Amino acid sequence: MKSGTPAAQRGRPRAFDPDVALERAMHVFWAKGYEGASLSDLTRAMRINRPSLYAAFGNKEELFRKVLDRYVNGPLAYFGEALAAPKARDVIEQIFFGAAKMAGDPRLPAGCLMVQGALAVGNAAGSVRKEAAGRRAGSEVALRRRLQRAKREGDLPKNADPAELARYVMTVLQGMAVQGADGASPDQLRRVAQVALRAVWCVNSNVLFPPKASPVWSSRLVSNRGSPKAPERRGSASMDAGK
Amino acid sequence: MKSGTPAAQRGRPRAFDPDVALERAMHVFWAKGYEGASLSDLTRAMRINRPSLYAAFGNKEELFRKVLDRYVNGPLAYFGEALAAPKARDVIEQIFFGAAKMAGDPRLPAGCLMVQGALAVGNAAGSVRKEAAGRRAGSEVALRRRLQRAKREGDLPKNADPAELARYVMTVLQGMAVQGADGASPDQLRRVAQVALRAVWCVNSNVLFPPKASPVWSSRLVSNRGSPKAPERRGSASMDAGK
DNA sequence: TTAATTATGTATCGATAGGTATAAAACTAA
DNA sequence: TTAGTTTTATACCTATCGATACATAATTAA
Repeated sequence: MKSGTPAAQRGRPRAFDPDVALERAMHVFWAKGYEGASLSDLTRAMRINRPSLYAAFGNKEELFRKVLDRYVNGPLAYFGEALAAPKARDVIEQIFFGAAKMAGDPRLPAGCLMVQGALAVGNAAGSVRKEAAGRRAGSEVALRRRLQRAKREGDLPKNADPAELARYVMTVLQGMAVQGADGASPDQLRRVAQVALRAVWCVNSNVLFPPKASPVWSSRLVSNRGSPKAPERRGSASMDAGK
Repeated sequence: MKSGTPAAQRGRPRAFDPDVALERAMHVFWAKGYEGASLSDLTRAMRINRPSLYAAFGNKEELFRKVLDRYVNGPLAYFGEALAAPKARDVIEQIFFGAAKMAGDPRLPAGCLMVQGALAVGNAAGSVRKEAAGRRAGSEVALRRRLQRAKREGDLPKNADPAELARYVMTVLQGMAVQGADGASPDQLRRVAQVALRAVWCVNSNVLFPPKASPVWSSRLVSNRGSPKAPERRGSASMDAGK
């Protein structure tokens, strides 16, 4: 990345391959989450000692960020490739079935690093949680833009809502991540994907994109806490850092 | 639970309401996850000191289990109520929109405790992870049984697959939990739910439950690692407890 | 060779984790 | 009152957390 040839560095050469070490760190974070992965877990799996880790990767948080980079360019690469598919239908299919395929790779931990890596964490790891959340949001933005393009190209009907569709796809994808973490087989995930696809490409466009009318359930299920009382920010108990 | 009247206990009366304290603990675990919630976080929010916590709730893990109980009987009660709906359509609708409604309650933390409480954790918390995973699986079982009943009652078509449908619904629900944790509004979640419902009640039953034929994508997307090489258990790096 | 430089291994740092010992406080039973 | 019982509050325990100091090993430049 820096230059073509390593160009003969000066001091003692490192005895490990940073790429291999990063791959191993990815597996640990993936399986245990950011907080569940201790430095001892990491150095043991990476087969390096602590000072080498800090010299090569900064600290735990920076290591996690580098691992996230590696993750999106490695196991999650199918997502970017799916976006390059010519038709919206192929884009979404490839995303869903790509996720199912990844879940079938026995060399990889279960679930999705970007989902379970730092979904809910303590105060100290708040920035890490935001980093992962930001990347999840970024994936959704990329998909939404792709679907907006598809709409412009006539690939999606004029009354389609790319934002809504992208959010639905990401929701199913993240649900598949939870299912995968719980041990769902790739076959089960594929079947979930098949069902999920029916919502997107239901033959009847009138059913697919219904007029924005108030449905039946809106009255008895989504009733209270609708309009008055500006929703003051969530969370009541004192959970912030005390001192 | 023990008896109708407290019946005048003997020693010094406790100065806190265990129910209130448990509610506050739930909020902490919900927002930070099991590992991210420290005992200091918990006792500060519960407004009790450490020995009181241990005397009343056992230890951190038992407290978490009691919190999970409280969660399913409280914020997640809509799920059980949804299962009691007369028609399968209402069951699934109430589950989806109940989740969206919960996300709109500003008094509650974002997301779902059962999903983000202990999705991926370190070695020490493995049993807690399994506990949460078991409860997620239990919810799916309950829904599947409800849909199997619906099929017997003719409420679902004869070629419907309750297991597949239940898994799909749980997948979307868990995806909504991730979206909620990332700050999705109840309105956005409702729209996701609307889209998700189209997969279940697409007007055309032939589209809804297609014959088990090999679709187009099965060849080029779900190709390798299909039959040979028994999928030896996942995870390669040494991530177990060393000593 | 010698000096400069970089990585490695050990041993350790202060801070915090979950969990308790202990004694005073607040109650009931006698 | 007195004894017995349970909770509260403070202080502390050991283990582990993420992160480093330091000396040694291994390399390049001069």
